[in-house]
Amino acid sequence: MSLHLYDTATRAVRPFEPLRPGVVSLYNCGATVQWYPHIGHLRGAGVVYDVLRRWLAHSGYEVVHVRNVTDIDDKILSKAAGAGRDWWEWATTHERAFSDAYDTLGCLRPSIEPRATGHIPQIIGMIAELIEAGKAYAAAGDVYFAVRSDSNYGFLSGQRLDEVQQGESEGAGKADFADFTMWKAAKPGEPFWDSPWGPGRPGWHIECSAMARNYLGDAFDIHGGGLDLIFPHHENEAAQSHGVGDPFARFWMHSHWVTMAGEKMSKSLGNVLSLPAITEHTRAIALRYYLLSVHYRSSIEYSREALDDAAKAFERIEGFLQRVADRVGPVGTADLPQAFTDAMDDDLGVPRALAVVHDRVRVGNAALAGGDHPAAAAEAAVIRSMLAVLGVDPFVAPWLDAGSDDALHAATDRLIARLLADRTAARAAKDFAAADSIRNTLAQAGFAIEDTVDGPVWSVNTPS
RNA sequence: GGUGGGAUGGCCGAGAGGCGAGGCAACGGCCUGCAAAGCCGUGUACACGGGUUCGAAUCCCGUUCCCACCUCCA
Repeated sequence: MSLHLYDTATRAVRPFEPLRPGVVSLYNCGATVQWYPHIGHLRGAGVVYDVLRRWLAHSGYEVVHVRNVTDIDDKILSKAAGAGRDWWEWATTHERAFSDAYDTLGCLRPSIEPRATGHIPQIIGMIAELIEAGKAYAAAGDVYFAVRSDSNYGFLSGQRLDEVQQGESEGAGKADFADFTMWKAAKPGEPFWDSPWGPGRPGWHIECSAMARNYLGDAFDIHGGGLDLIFPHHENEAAQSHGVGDPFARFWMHSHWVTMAGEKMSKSLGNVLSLPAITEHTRAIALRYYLLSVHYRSSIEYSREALDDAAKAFERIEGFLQRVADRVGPVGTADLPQAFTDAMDDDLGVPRALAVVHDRVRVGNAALAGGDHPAAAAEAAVIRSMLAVLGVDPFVAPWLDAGSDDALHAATDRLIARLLADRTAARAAKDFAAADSIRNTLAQAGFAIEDTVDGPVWSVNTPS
């Protein structure tokens, strides 16, 4: 089977082929950098699309991956003001927090991470085009998109205008409650850019339309984001882009949430979990594995117990790889098993793919326990390759311990080898008290000893 | 009110008409001087009520409960 992806617009899984052979253009909505990220953001805007991007790359495509940064909006302005900081400093601070968090979770940097404020000319140009086309109108320094000018409005979300709940319509000049702002007139003291309609700043939806077009062209392959963006954000983006004649996205992907106590994790509900709050007790690679263990279109109900279980499951895999590395030699890479590929091609069936990984770990462990080094090495290579494509290869940055001191390592190796030799001698002499004493001493210092068919092996206890 | 998505064994979580994904936990066994790790084995799960079918967790009808979006939201 070839790659199939679920498309929100058609509500079906369908075969994926890129517009241009060999190249996939992917746009996924990033954060509004008003505050620090929580793990819901990191899954929904980060890990999910990182896996997609890695799988596309593995499938032989060159991927142009754009993830935007919304660095100007009401909340950034109000929070910065509340903290007595400049809005741009506030935005930059939190943009960096997001970048660091994505890095920590092993997400590859997107090809381009455009900021809204860096694309004001493109935004203004697109708004002007929409006015020209009769799809938008200016009123009192604001510019609105005329939603009823788009006969196809609702194609993505299924929302029908006559059924939509009418919220408080802010903006005095609005001709229709459903119309939304593309350009906001600056209030006194607010940052602004000059425009044909007066000083102001862009609305949220137009940023993405303009930046996607700028970097990916008027038609591109995949547009992604979190479920909550379907309406109104993505519906509105599409309406704007269609309004200037752009075909826009061909596939719409939406990631589900991380929940706590059954409810969506969100800052407004106050049930957020930050990355540092987790990494103080669980390694980032284990967290990524946990985030991966549920299909991207299902919600993850966060619990410490589930996270710990996932961490143990990952340690089973990692433990095998580490034993092979310690006893057989460096772990290589290999072709992916068909079952794994089939699972991934079926709308990124990562949980099924992980089942394949575990099946292979069982085979590999049996080989290692039987002393069959070549078979164990072969399994390890396959397993490592599967992990790599999911971004959880433990032998690769950023998961590797950095800054280790080689000389210290060598000395440690010699010391422990000496102690283990003593222990082996004691065991041969059936002096188990002495043997256990050595093992206990090492255990207390944080070294775990295992007796294997290949002799005693030590490792450092890694807290997870 | 509109739109969309869910309820799977002790727990997490795949699957989507017939051969019990996988992990965690538990229990038994093997291996071990004892461990650890690993391997083998043990579970008749699919919200509820009807129906279709030779056969349903999977399809149909109805019911209950949960979540999300329609306001900023990954």
